[in-house]
Amino acid sequence: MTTRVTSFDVAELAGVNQSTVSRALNGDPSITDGTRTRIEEAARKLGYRVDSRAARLRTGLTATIAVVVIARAGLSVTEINPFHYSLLGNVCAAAAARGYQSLVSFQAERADLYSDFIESRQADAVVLLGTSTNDTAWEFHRHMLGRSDVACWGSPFADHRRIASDNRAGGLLATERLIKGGYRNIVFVGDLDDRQAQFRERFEGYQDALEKQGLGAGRAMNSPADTRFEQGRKSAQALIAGDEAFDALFCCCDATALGAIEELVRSGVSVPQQVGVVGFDGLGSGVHSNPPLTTIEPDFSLAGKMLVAAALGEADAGAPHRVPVRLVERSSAL
Amino acid sequence: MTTRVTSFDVAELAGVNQSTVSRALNGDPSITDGTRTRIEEAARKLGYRVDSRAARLRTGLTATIAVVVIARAGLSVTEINPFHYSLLGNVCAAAAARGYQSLVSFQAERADLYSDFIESRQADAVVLLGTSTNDTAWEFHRHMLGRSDVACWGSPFADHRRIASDNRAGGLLATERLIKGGYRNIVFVGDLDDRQAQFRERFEGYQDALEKQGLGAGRAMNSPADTRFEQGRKSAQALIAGDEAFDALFCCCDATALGAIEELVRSGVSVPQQVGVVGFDGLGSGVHSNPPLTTIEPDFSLAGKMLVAAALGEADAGAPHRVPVRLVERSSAL
DNA sequence: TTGAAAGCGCTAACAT
DNA sequence: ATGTTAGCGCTTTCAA
Repeated sequence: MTTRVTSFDVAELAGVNQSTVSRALNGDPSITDGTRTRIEEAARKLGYRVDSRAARLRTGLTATIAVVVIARAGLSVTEINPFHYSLLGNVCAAAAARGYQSLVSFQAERADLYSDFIESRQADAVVLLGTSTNDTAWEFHRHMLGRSDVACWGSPFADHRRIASDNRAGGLLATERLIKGGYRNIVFVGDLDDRQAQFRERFEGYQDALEKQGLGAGRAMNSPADTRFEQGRKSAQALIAGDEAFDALFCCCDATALGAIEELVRSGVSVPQQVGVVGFDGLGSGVHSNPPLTTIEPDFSLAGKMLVAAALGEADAGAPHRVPVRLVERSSAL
Repeated sequence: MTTRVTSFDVAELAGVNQSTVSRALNGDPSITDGTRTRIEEAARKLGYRVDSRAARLRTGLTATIAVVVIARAGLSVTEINPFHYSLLGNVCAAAAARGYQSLVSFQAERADLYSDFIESRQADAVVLLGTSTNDTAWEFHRHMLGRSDVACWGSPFADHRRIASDNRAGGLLATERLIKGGYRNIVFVGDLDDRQAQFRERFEGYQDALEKQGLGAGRAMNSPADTRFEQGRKSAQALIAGDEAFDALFCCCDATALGAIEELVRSGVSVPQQVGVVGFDGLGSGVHSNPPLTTIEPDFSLAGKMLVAAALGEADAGAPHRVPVRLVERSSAL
């Protein structure tokens, strides 16, 4: 058991005071090149590294951002939406680019819930993201949502700022794409309840597009189910069985679109020839579906940067909270 | 700017010594119920939280595991293999279950590379995982790979312990499944070079199965490409154009299998009727492919636990390093 | 330009 | 059962 190497050891070897070691290693300009070199050499020789706990205790900083991923209760982390994994990765990347480390936790069950990162000096800021459907988790974190050192994506609450895709623009883009493909009877598939602001916004964009073209007010179809995929499947089933004609679906998210496509194809409805489908999210799964899914994708990299900036308190009132989206052409729409 | 609340403030309000506050809040049994209650109340009233930096400096612990995800150079974190995201999530979950936090970093470019987590007292252990294809990154981390406080998944090096799927058993399972489906002319698709020990092991399992049935030594097909998906596509193309007959493919990973399926179907070869395909990994994308991909999937949850246990130095020589796999029946094999 | 000394907020050894 | 005291290893005044 060799005792740990401290700045005192380095100081002794270099023949200077311990505080000089600290200064030299932190790039203090008042240190002579000669002594700095001597100190660096001694440090290297001894394998010395600054103890981040001690340094941070003294400076009061943590240089880390806590990233909380909210998952569905009862599901394993393996089943987390790839969309949220992608968001997580981009938040970590954006944090790293700004010199912050990322303390990541996945929270689903009541026992996982924890939000004291800032108070216990484990992080300077918190980014919350994940499924809107875990009421318990969001309720637990609700008290933090207004704070200037907290940013979030996916909160079901409306009384605070959320970073999110530009859902309305995306809905418009998707619907205009379908109209351009010759479809005229476009149905929105998804739930429009209060907790799903994102879907409501996408629906509004859909309505904007219909209105522009004088195609009426549109209609929304939803068959609740345990998963978004099942939601899409059941909705398509209901539409096929129903009386009203339709020739295209704009789905609230990719998982729903994938379910809808599967059901349409299974029922002998050809996509995109008879019915066009556009999704929303940009999931990798859509690349390999049959047919590959045309969809709306947010700028993930920018999303990560915006979340980090907002968590670091840089999001003043005028800062944008909407992440730009783009149309990803694959082949589920003519 | 109100000054921060310390244990001294709590002690004063509760009328006890500061050290008593520390003991009470850490569950020291020698503290009377009465004083503990008084202290807890005072702490709550003042909104006091233990400063983890100070506590850890004193105890010498960090209670955190550093998780490094190695990505392909030049790719964004959005393009990271979902398999690695799943592994990441399960490592974090396993760490949390053992009282450890997870400090996550994504490393792809040279500028991202960093491995001093333990030396700088930011973590007690390191878990490395990610693509084997980033030579620079693995080379950078190579010096750590033998250590008892480091565990890894995906290293291209053979001279240290790696936690991995039970690839050989998986190869056997996949091939036996194809044989059971009536296929007799099964080709392995994937690269067998030295950096891809996992693929070689899968190939060996494939050979085990063929041998058991007296189906010869088998053959491997590979067309190098930038992505695994393209690798599968080009390999299928080459096979179709080639002289030798084949009626099934066991692909080294799901992405390759997905590419192969796409190319087969595009060429008018029906899957699974004319050619059966089995992959390896359990990617979510395989659920929505056409046809859905039958594949081999490791026990992700156990993988996370094993990686954490190994990083915490619990992996003695006798501990298993192979994560059990199971066959996921979908419909790319008869 | 460098040294001396204080102290970040806590836990733990030592008293009582 | 609780108080006293000494550090954990660093950064940062304050001196010189």
